[in-house]
Amino acid sequence: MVTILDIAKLAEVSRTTVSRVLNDSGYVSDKARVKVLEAIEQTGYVPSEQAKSLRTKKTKVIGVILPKISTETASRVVDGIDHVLSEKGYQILLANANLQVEKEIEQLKLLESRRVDGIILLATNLEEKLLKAIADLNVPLVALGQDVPGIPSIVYDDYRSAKELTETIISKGHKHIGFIGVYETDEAVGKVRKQGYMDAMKDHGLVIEEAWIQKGKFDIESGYDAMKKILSNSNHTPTATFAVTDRLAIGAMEYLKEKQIVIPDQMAIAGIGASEISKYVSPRLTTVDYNNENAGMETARLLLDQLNGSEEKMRKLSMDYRLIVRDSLR
Amino acid sequence: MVTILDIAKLAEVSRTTVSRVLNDSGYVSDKARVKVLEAIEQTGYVPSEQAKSLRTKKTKVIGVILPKISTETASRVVDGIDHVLSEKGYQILLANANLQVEKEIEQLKLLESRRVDGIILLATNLEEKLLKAIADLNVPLVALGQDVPGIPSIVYDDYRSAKELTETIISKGHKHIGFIGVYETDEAVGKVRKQGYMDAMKDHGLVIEEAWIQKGKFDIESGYDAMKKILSNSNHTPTATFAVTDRLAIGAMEYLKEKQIVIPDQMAIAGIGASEISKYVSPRLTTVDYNNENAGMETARLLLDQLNGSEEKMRKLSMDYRLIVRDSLR
DNA sequence: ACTTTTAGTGGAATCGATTCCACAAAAGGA
DNA sequence: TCCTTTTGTGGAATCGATTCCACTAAAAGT
Repeated sequence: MVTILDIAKLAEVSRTTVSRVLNDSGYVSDKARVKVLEAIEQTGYVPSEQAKSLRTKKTKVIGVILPKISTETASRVVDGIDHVLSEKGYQILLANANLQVEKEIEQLKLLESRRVDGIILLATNLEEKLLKAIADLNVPLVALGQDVPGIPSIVYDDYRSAKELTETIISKGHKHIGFIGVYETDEAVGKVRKQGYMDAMKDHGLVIEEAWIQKGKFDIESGYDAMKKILSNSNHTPTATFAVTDRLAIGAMEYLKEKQIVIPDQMAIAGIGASEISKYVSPRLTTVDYNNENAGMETARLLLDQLNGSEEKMRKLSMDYRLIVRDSLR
Repeated sequence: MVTILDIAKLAEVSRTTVSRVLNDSGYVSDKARVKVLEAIEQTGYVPSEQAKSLRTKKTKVIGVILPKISTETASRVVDGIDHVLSEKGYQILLANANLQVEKEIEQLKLLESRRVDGIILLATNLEEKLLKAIADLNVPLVALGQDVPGIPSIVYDDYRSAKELTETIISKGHKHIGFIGVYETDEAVGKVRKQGYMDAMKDHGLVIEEAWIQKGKFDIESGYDAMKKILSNSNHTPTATFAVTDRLAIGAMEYLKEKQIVIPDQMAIAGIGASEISKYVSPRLTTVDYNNENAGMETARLLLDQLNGSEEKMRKLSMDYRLIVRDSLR
């Protein structure tokens, strides 16, 4: 592979001069510039970013840690991140945590060893181990999705959206409302959204039957199982169910269809996420749009601000959301 | 940031020794090893992969060029790629071409400048410019999705799957079959799949009316428009329509539903891709599963073989597929 | 005509690792 | 006991760029 030295020799100048042409900095005569450019053209020389960053201490690479690669949310967020970063000449180094905290920590170390300029963490949990790993990291980091203490974070408005969605359901006249959630180690999705639901119910003086609240993982299957349990274990069957993700909602709908329970007449359904599916299932699913691309963009901007030092450390931002009421709720 | 020299001083040994501990290579006494390890522990030293790869000429990074980040296919493929690569200690540098050839070429250069060990290109077109850029690239590259001449490529079996799917439709008794395709600059999806459809029709002595064949982009909207045209422009309205992607099929279904045309009784529909939506629209969509994760894994393996020189250059591989016949076809 | 700027250039140090080589001490073999 | 291995170590070169600094020649100022 051809190096700057080869170019220097070919153009009969010093590497210094070549470097100056490359970065157009300092003085360089037209004659020298032309010779260098010709040499580059001729050899197809591509400067090594690698060597450059060793010297300059900037890699122009941002690490992005995802809980899982192949999810609609993740790819939307990455899309947004890329949109902002690529414009500023940054590239994205992908790191997959595969839903394991251990992996998450490992990836942090790995990204640090690669000397990325910054890290964006799509956070799903706040385990002590992870917080510690983040604390003794030497790379600027921002989190998306969970409020990580001491770290600039962007969060979705899980509480208000869950509460508002529940209230919307209530406003349609439902009094018995089921809830399909996830494990509470996920602070944002597991805990906060549930709290939104509970508080909305409480505010309207509605009591919740224990069997109405079911938990699952993040897959469609879990939604199916949860709905089954709700229906079989409740004394008073709910007339509506709020699932904390669209996938869970879809799963619930699957079960209802199987049992010939009419949506929304016998059971109304709502989810969160505005997944593409939500628009095409029938009936169309009522959901909340978190605008993930936008969140990704904001996160990237926050990180860039951090890198440029032009922002106070430790900013927190809560993203906006949008209720989308469709046929699955009436 | 602490360097190997700091560790050397702290442990009272030479950098050479520290390096030996790091890579456990060569001889190093227990005493020295312990001291080095202690120093590392104490300082939280993380070796610079960067400096390392400058010397070793290996970055352990693979560039992946996507036509678009936020698509189901792309994220599934990346998932597969990551699965194989991360196991071997490689990381993924994401490059978004945003459906532009220019960008694709630019990303090639960019990845080369970062000295990635290899590149995986999710190819969508075979423009001359691109082929040239690939030709004078100094990095091992494999392509997925299109057969790039002179380059190891993995392709889906677009021809056979399209033909077989069309034949399946025919076998259900349909004689008038519409087709929703995409622009033919996309060799695999645009041209080859169409050929599969045409050949199947021809083999069965079925003539195709011009208006039955419509083209669009890759979005749902296009499918909607295409179906509209098929219905309004045909002399003899088809009783089934084959769309080259699930999204186009979904769009077509949307139009049919709007017009109260019953699927599959009045119009059967089939797509390709086995997208998640296909399972949850109603009626459930007949489609072809290309198993993108698996394709991603195979592509990654092919690249690794290439890097290890253990494989002949220029291998071509055609992936398997699986027909999924669901309610939208009868 | 002499001093001060401005242009233009290259030598050499530097970034943080690896690795070749030389060398010394200890262990093993004759 | 002397010679050969084995073990252990560090100096110095290297990877491919940037950048500080010194230096010369030409241009500008007085």
